[in-house]
Amino acid sequence: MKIGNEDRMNTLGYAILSVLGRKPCSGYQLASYLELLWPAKHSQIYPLLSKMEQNGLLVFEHVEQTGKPDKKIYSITEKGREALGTWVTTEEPGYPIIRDEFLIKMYSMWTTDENNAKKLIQDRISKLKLKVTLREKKIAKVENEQVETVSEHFGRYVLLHRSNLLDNEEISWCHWVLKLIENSNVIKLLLGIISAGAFNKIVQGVTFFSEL
Amino acid sequence: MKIGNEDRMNTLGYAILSVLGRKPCSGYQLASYLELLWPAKHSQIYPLLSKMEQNGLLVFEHVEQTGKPDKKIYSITEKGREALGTWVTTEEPGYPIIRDEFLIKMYSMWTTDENNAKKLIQDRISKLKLKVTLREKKIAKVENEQVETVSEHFGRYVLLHRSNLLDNEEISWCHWVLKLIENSNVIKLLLGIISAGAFNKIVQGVTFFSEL
DNA sequence: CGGTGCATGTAAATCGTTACATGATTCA
DNA sequence: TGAATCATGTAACGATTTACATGCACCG
Repeated sequence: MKIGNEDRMNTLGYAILSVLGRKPCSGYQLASYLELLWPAKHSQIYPLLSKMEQNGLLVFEHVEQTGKPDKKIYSITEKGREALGTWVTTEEPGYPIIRDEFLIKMYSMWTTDENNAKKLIQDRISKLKLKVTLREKKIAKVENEQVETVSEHFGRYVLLHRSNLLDNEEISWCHWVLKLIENSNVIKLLLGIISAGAFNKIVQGVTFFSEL
Repeated sequence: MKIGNEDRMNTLGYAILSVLGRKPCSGYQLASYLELLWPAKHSQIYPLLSKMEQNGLLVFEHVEQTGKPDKKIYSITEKGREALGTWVTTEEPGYPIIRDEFLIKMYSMWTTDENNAKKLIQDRISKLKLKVTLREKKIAKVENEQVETVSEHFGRYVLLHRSNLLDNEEISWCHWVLKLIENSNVIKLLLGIISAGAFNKIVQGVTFFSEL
């Protein structure tokens, strides 16, 4: 009958509770819903689901399917809802962690030539545009859905918007960097006819530090 | 005399090479520079530095200090520079990984009341504003520095800008969400005098889905 | 025929955090 | 006096990824 339990969960556990709080689903579906919140591989999700079920935070029912493999549909319990609620309101959210190899490559751009650098950025733009388009479809889907209550969809809706705003902003930034690179090229052409000191001044003042 | 070595490095290794490529520094300093690129604790950095040094990607020199503890200043070697260059140009950058507890809490906002939700968002805004201010100082510092060559500072400069653009965009998003919450409150006040069905329609149409 | 989606699991390896250790200096 | 900065390391634990395992259905 104890409510406060000794087996404290990791963040992934709360992410799972969040998704399951909106609607019951299988571990497989969970994996795709978690992408937006806390990305995880199925090898991490399945064992955790079992553990959480044993701790009474979740329950599941077997669903037999024809043609497709059987599945387990997990739902959140009252205990799970409580645990989630407490975590959301009491705990301070941890610092966001961003690990992006692209940033390292940007930082090290000077090791390569302009063409490589440009390609890197253009690829980034393509990928971002793709993600934005996919998300726009998801947003449209949420907007057209007949929702029972708004509150359950609010979080997802608002987060999809956030991602698209940020990705679009990054696309703008990419274009800005491309311009900087191109302009610095023009100036390098002058290098043959001007001094190195003057070159640095021009690059710093005009190309590098002024926002075009 | 082999160049292609069997001990391939992880991303942190390349992040270290990137920073060290710009200027030699100690493991301690490295930790703070890495925040922008690939955050890591010193307990991960120090052993990796040793390993990379043994593999000939780095060299270090002891620097004795008075008052402060002695330190090791690491520099990148030609081999290290090559390894970095190859990685930057050949390997496709891996997908960015973002883990942010705030997003989970946003998603689960419906488990709590408006005041908790608002507080969560306002705290986020404060933290973001603080980060932006700190970064602005760093940007100013780079801009005022007497740089030898632009290229070595280009990456850092451009990344600091990126972070601030994105954080500012997120601040705007936060305000947008706050407005949505406040407006939905106003509508809830009407709930006493209108039907539940009509309520849902209003919330969906006016507050939830229209971008104010 | 080959890839993708559906569906669930385990084992091994790697990556990353927290805790353990030490110690002088400076600022409030 | 207590916290923060400088400075480097190791050990234990927890989190995450990659690889191993299976199998049917559908599409091109």
